[in-house]
Amino acid sequence: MPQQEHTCMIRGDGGRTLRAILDRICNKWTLLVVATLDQGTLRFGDLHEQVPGISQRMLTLTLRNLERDGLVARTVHAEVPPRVEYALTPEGKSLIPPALALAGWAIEHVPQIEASRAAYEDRAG
Amino acid sequence: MPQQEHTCMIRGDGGRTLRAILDRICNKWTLLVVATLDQGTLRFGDLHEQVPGISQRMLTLTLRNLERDGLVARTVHAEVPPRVEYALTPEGKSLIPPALALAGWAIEHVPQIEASRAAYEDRAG
DNA sequence: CCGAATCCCGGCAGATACTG
DNA sequence: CAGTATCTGCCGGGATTCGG
Repeated sequence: MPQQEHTCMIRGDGGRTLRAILDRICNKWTLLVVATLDQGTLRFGDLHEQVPGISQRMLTLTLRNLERDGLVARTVHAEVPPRVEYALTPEGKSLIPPALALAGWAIEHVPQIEASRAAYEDRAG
Repeated sequence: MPQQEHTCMIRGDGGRTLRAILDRICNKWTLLVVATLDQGTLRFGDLHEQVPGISQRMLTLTLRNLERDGLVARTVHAEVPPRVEYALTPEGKSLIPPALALAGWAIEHVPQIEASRAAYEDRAG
């Protein structure tokens, strides 16, 4: 069965479903945070260390959105000093395989894309 | 083998590879245009019709980027009126399967995500 | 028919400083 | 430790107009 018969999944509703997910996971940090949480439960500080370059602000916002969408569970422990733990929900875990598919494609094709882009820049300035 | 042993693909270089691809395909229109071109060669006007809501400007920019990255081939026919055709390169076609994986996930999980988000809005305002 | 050029706006994201 | 507050710049993207 030819591939294009499947792409109706993407184009289906004028791209609304695709857009809905893209809007959620295609920002700068979301996928990286999800992948990091695939290790298991982590504290805010751990995440801040393990996701290189993320600011406190963006980590907070990213986690809030993930929690809101039911992809990450947030647990506050009533202690001093405070301890807050984050973990993927089953829903969140289910995002990993398609993310890996994309990452696999990236690893395989990005070098050639970079080359193509470099060549284009040369021609056009 | 547990999943998290694979997520190093995503986290690998601090997310640089992932970011490289995300920066390219995760804008508002790219994936939609690629999916539309999976049908085969199309003219600018065809694309403009078949991708609902895209402006001429964004279609032009999206196609230029895809051409630059070697995912789409652009063919200009020396005629009047001018005719310009766009088609996926093999490189571009190879993006379809991972895109479908993501779309499949979206179709399966977006309803639940919407529900979770709606519930969250209710609680928090 | 196929674009390029210009103007404009909202929202993302960084830096920094402060709080329970 | 785990956030919030505020200020700021940047850029994606829409509308519109003009050119070959």
